Amino acid sequence: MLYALVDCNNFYVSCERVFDPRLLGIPVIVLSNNDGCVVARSNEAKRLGIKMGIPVFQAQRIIDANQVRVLSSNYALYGDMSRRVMLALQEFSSHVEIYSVDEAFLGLEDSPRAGDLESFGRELKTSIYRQTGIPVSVGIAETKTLAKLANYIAKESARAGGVLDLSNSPHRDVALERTPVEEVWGIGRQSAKLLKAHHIDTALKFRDSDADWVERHLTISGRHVLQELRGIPSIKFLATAPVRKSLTVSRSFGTKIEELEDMRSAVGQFITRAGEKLRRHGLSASILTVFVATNRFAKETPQYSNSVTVELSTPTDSTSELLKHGLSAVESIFREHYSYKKAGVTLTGLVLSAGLNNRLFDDAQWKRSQELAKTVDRLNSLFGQDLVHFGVVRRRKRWISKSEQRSPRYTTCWDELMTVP
DNA sequence: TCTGGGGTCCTAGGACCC
DNA sequence: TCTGGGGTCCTAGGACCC
Repeated sequence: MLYALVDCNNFYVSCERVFDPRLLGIPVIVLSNNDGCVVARSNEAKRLGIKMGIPVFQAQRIIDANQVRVLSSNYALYGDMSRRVMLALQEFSSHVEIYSVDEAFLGLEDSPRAGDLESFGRELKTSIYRQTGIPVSVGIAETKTLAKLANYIAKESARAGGVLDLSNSPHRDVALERTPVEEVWGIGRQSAKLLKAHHIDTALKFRDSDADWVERHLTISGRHVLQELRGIPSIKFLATAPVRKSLTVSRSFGTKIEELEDMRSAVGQFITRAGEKLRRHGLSASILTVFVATNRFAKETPQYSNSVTVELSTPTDSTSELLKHGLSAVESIFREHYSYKKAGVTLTGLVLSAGLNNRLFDDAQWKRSQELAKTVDRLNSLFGQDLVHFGVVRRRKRWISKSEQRSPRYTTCWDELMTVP
């Protein structure tokens, strides 16, 4: 089995460019929720030295001096473009692991093109671009970690031109040598720091380190990374998505929350979103956690954060049941005289709803509430989020996240379709 | 002034049991 | 005063990923 890692280039920026070609060739960045941090950069923005993940105010000087275009994130658009890319990838392999919104591993076991992987990669790149407008890079190798590394070089090297096949390649050691150890998939800041302290600063030196030493210092995960660099598959390929284990909806607030009623409204909103996600995935939750927090960066103001976990008597996907428990949970941890900056809801103990046939006590009511939810979901997806909602979320949303430069939801919202003047 | 959101896995240590 | 040994399960926190 060989693996191809297909990664969309500067994904969020590329999505924006599909619908606004004026953004081509100029520095563009996309901000996180609440317009907080830089989460995507065009190559031009990268070259200006704008770092990934920094709060935008730290880059303000560069932005002003170079007329960098700054956009709020538009997750409805990116999610839909992602779906299109993943669909187009199915043509190239029947084994696709969707790894993230902008990345997928392809298993090439029975690829008819196994003899000529580089042209396979180029064809794929061309086809995805033609079908979706999104530029991708392709890395091919014997393990997922090596495919990731091939992809890293494919992006970085002008000669590779976005596609690199490292399988059976005489250039493999050279590729490993020119890859800094912190760029290896699975080696983060802490591990890189430790490795560098032992003079292991490239992927090649890491690959040739002692496996037992690595396991002692970086746990079993580090050993797996090492083996993968040696060409021994040690990280599972998941062609069918496993049932997820948790689901979170949380937000930072655009303005601080100080009243319980506003917090109930916000958490009610998060629970509503979480319930929709549950039903969309055909899941039910048996454990619900609510958390609240003040602004951890504002060290001079009083700090408070807390969470509470509720075990539900039976798994549910009903928004009203989740609300009942979630709202009393938030009341139990809410303290007066703090300025809250963030809150959220996490659902765990997830099971497939299809496996839950009957309830012992309130079966009839449960089935009615499921019908209701189905209808509400349908109405909201047709006519807009929260057309139909529970009263608790209605309070004026003073806390709503900032999103001042969001592009239209061209592909998912009737009111925001692209128009040609 | 301004600092995202959503996941997974691993380990150590405590609780508990026999 | 002396204070076993071994197993399982759970959880919090850390590290990593995008």
